[in-house]
Amino acid sequence: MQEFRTNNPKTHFCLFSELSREQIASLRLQEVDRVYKKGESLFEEGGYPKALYVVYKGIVKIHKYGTNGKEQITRLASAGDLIGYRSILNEEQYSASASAVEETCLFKIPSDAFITLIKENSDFALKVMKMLAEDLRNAEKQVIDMAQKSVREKVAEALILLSDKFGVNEHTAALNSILTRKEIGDIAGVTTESAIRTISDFNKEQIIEIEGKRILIKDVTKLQREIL
Amino acid sequence: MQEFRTNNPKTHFCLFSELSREQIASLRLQEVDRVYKKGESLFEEGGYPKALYVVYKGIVKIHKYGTNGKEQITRLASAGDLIGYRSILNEEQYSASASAVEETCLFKIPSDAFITLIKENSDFALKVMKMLAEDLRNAEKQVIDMAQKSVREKVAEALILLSDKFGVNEHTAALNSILTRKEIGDIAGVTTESAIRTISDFNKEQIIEIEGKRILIKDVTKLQREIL
DNA sequence: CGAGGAGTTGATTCCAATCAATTTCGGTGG
DNA sequence: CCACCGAAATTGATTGGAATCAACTCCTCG
Repeated sequence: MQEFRTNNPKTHFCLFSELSREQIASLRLQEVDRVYKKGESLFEEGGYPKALYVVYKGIVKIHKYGTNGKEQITRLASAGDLIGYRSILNEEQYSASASAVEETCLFKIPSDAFITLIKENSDFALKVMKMLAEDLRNAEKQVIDMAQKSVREKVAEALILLSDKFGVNEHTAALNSILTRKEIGDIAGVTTESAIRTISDFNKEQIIEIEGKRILIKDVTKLQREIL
Repeated sequence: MQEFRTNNPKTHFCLFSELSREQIASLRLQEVDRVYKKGESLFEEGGYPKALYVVYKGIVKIHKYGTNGKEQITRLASAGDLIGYRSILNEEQYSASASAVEETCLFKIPSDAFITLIKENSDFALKVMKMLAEDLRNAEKQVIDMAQKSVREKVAEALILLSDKFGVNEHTAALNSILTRKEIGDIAGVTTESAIRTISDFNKEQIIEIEGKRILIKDVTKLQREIL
């Protein structure tokens, strides 16, 4: 199951790592026979979930539109991350949309297989709960960030998230993922213009370095200081 | 288990409703032998959880302080609601504080009994997951509200939450709970002054009526229209 | 090589936080 | 029972930060 390991260096948490061969077989994992290209949608808010997905290559953004039409990214999923399990669990429509930020490949798990495994394997169930609890903790942190932090702090937070989640290339210090400025703004919860201005400020202050649309993080500590 | 029923008219979701007598016994439920008075703290962010709680009387706010010291209420718990289960699940420190908004009584469940029941009863486990999934959905909605909505919309949202969660007195149309203006602001994610001004606007516009610190919701539909 | 999307920059507006002052309310002790 | 005190509520004035609007450049890709 090497391909399921998350590439997030901070949390070596893998939902499937302790499953037996039979249990994995019972999940009826199926490689999705198509590659999602940058910008393609996996599912849309309001749709009905039929299965859940495990990312094994690429990056997926989970996003939602506010009433004014502005987009907010609530979560980024990369290799090893599960998508759409929330809606499976409470048997409701998707409460957010998912689309590929870069070329993405997925496995599919039929919902009934997932539910069955939860019922039969309590350790697995506990792991899913931990995952939910962790997501919840993050979401609640995000609520406070959105409510209280300045644009500068929110953008710093977004950049730190990106470097935590996707790491930086060890040679160039560049973020291993390329998101547009709009997408960075959508994570931070600020307008594209504000994101751009703040990124440009960080550049002037030598905290980061801009190389085209790529962002090199020169000094993570300085960024950390920004968010207190 | 009548006392565990949630008083939220919209979600008759009771975690314990389908447990057998033995299963309930296995939870080693214990009535907390003291009454928490208004303002008293149940636990503090950063503390280590030893048990989880079920509210059976009163209201508890789950809140967190931002770096600037401003408070944000992330959740309100009333009769039938579970508190502190998240931290039990991922075995970490409390990520928020909890305190009584009004006189509150609780049952206590030892964490090991809770975990054991989850492991042994997959239906119960699924219910806990649904609860988590629901909390997560709410939290993510809140993220977008905080990021994108105006003060007016956020306060309207907070008032609707209060009327959904605690209902209104059928005779007086007053909210069945009394929170301070500061607390309403802390739910909405705005300053106390902004909350007061907006509440006063709603009053002038006949959407609500103010009777001392009590708020009478004259027209929920109008409030709903505010949040689109 | 053209077109459109992404990025950038500047000017303006305005919403809501902040600061400050005053009033009202609720509880408590004399 | 009432006076008093501190907390909560209210109102006004000011400020500042970030959204909005607008114009322009620069890629990149077909």
